[in-house]
Amino acid sequence: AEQYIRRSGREPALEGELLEHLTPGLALGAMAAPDGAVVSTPGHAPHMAGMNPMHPAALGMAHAHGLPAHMGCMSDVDADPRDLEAFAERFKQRRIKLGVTQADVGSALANLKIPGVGSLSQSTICRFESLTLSHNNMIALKPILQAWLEEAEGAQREKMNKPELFNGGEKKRKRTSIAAPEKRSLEAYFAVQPRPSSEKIAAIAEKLDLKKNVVRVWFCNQRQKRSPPSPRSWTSRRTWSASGSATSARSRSA
DNA sequence: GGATTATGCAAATAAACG
DNA sequence: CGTTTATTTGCATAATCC
Repeated sequence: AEQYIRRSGREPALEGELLEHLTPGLALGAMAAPDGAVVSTPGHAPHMAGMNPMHPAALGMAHAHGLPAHMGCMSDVDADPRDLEAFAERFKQRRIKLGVTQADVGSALANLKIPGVGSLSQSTICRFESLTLSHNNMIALKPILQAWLEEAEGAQREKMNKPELFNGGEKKRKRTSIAAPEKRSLEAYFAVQPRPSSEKIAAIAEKLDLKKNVVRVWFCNQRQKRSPPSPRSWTSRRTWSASGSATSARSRSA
């Protein structure tokens, strides 16, 4: 039973309870920008991690990054791409100043003991810094990383003390990797029957020595992968960084 | 040559649905 | 429960940085 901070949902499902919990972002004006920057963007209170009831609605797509021409009653969230961009940049900078790696940050998050927040991988931290996450994801992670940053800076100046309290936070999401041979088997099964029954799945799982759930999910993902691309999925993934703060210029091969 | 960081691919998860 | 759809991550590894 692990609950992560994420929140998705394909269908808005906006109904009655769309205007109910509009509590999160009140008061809490400024949290003292540690470094004197972060200008407090207009009303927005990063709902502490935990499970904030942010509406699955709208969030997804919509909101033109340029300017939310519509009312500003969407709970909290600054949501301004430029703010995020600035934060990410400063975050990296300060992280480095602290002499900490992305991987370190990732695992340190668990020590923060924020309910619902476990550690993250180096990948995710990297992506946050380079803004290669979805907008929503960025917004969700920001308060957490900010909390860590403040904690880390505080702890450092306070003492050179490094309490190795690496004890139990929540665990990181684990990812099992399915080896090539079993993958081939699975594909063979898939070819003959893309939607096996529970029992079939159990049998396959046993045969391949995999967990039943792993097999089930594999089939789900497989179906998803092969199903025709939904015409309506242009939700996120870096839709925003259109500006030119040339941060990275990839280039394959020489 | 090892440590860090960036990335492709795809598991795992969540919400709505049945 | 299990499905679909949309999305969030992590593993593995390539690319870079000392």
